[in-house]
Amino acid sequence: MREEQANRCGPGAADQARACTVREALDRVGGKWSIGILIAASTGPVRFTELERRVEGISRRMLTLTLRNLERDGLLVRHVHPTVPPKVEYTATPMARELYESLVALTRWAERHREAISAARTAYDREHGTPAG
Amino acid sequence: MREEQANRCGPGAADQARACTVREALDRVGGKWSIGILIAASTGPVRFTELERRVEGISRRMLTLTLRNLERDGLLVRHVHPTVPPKVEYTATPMARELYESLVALTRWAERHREAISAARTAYDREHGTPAG
DNA sequence: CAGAATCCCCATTGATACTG
DNA sequence: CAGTATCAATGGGGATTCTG
Repeated sequence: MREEQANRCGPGAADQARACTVREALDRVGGKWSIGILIAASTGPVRFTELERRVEGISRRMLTLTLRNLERDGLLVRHVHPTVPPKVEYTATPMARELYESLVALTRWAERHREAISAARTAYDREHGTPAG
Repeated sequence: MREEQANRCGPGAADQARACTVREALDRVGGKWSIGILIAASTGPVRFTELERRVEGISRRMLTLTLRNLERDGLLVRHVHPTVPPKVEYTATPMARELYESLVALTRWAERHREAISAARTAYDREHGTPAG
């Protein structure tokens, strides 16, 4: 997690340049937990512990790391309240909400083809060897 | 590369179920090379070696592996011509082309926010330590 | 030409313990 | 509460070699 190239897609065949642009976007939400966090924070400010509960299965460490990355990319804003005990809130930026909206088309695609893909896999695994033997 | 759950998103908070659906889609194109291959094969049948040239930087091994995954998911069709020397052609399925169209929104998002993200990173790295420092 | 088989590295993730 | 610090496991991906 720390893809340095922010926009270096460079030259090359036209379609591979497009591929690179797509990857640019995917690399920011490609992490295992990014989407879950983004969605949880898109409705309003969320606290660290609340995220820990809502994003099921995430470890404290990964929550911290993913949070930092999202913040670094400008997808999340971190607001620290100087109180004791500490209170930190994370909020999705407009850019992040736009991102999520762009993902809607992809979500629909997944829903439409869920079964087709599942079937394709079963068929494939029958012809070639199945994962377990 | 062999995510077994084809559609097991299970129950849980509503937004985390959505997060899971998004990940379902992302997991199929999340690989480093999937998109490049998909795009290269979306215009028409492509041969193995041609892909090797067009998808810049890919190794023979990763090409084979990614090809197999895409085929397994029903995104690519593999056609073997019984000639000598062998000739194998890969073609994107309609489902794959739909997928690529769904990615257009994401591509636009990436283009719109390229600079903003780059700036956010620079700012972040200035306040906190930079990667190399 | 189109792979399959091997070996190896390191980035991502996880588990656990400690702290301002 | 909201992290940081360490250690360990896993597997994605690269490089190379062999083959029908």
